[in-house]
Amino acid sequence: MKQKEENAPPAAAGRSAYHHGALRQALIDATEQLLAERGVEGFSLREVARRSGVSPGAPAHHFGDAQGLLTTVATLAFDGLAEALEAGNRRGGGDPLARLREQGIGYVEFALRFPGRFGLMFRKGWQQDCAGRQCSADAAFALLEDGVRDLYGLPRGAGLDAGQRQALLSTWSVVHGFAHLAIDGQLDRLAGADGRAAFMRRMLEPMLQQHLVGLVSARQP
Amino acid sequence: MKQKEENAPPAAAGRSAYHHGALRQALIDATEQLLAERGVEGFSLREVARRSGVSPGAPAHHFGDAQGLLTTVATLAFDGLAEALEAGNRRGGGDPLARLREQGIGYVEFALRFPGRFGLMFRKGWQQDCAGRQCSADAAFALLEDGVRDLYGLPRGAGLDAGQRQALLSTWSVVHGFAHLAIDGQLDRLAGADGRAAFMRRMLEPMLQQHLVGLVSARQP
DNA sequence: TGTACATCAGTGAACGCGCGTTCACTGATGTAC
DNA sequence: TGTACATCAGTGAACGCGCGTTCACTGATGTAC
Repeated sequence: MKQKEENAPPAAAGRSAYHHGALRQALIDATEQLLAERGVEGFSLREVARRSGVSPGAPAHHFGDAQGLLTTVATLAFDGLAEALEAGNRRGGGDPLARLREQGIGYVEFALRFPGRFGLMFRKGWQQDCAGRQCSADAAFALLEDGVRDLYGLPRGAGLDAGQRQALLSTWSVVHGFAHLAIDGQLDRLAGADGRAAFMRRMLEPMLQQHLVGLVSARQP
Repeated sequence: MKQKEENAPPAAAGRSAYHHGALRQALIDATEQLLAERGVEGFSLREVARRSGVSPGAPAHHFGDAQGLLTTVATLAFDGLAEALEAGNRRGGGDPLARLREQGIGYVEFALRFPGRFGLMFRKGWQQDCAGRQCSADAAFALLEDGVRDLYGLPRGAGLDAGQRQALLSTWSVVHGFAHLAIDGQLDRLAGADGRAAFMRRMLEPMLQQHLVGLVSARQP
């Protein structure tokens, strides 16, 4: 089976066929692949085990139960989102507006590259005791918040006034909504004949730019 | 059972216990209730039948299969969304910006009032042959598009230039994203002690206003 | 270097569950005469 | 008004399926001596 071979332990590791050797990582990889293919609804622990070339009981040794595996993947996903946002910050250089715009582009690109992770991260019903996941989510959100602080020339850690919180929330909403609409295929309604990916690139950047310029100019009438 | 009694035929109808009398509507109602409680993932045809006080095979007489029932509910949901947008238009009166803002509020309120429907509507994987559903979705979208035309003083049916399409898309994105974030409980991060519902009302309107004013002022620098 | 043994990691069969759908059936309705 | 009968609407048992989890087990590893 193709999947089995892909996730089989590398020959160089010299592990036996019985012991996988890198099962924990293989299960995580298979989960992300399955989520990307079928979404959160299509996830099944047995299918993940199958794709990893392992018996249905094996994942329990590493993650306890299905929820444990999903929590781990969600935590990693938030870390990945944070990385995407930081990469956006770097692309944006010294201009706060450009940095926030590139953060937004990073947010959407992450969502489109990993729609399965994206759906998982923002799913309702996470236990409150998922400390690692919550912590990673907070870290990602903090980057966005700092982007808004920079936009308004505020020092790190400063409180936001009502208008600034509105700007933060509308910026988060606009990238989050765009990502959802794109993933769910709703933007095909607006995209021309040149396909989805090209449409994204062409549309998202000026749209975000327009949004952010609007926020700034509405601030100083 | 409570659900069973709720969805039982009204005594006034004089139907027998054997024939439900209004099963079609009862199944639709039970579906919406179930979606609201458990989301799209939690839907099950058997559970809907159970809540309607009817055997598992009964729904097949009215909807064929599970997909048929969901398609019907999604179509009705888009009709409901269109009504919410039209109500927003009426609230907005003669001011195009206020009309679009109230449409946006209507959009979010609809999503929060019927989170199950909302999740269902924008789900991937709809068959292309769901003519009724697609038609209802198009009608709702057209209302939003006309709102943007009014904002820029364009006649109905006029084409949108790139900037106007960006304004349409960012406005759709911002309300769509806000709705998703709110439904998924992400806004608890920003909401104070006064609870979610109050936060919505207090935050959404000025946020949308800020967004739309920004769009208009960015247009005329 | 060799051997005993504790620990680790994965097996595979089994469990009980809820699911969507099918199907021969039957109770109720309503129409034709 | 009464009766035969076609049609409609719901029954309930049965089907096969894939699921998550459990558990006694066993093969491999690596450490102590």
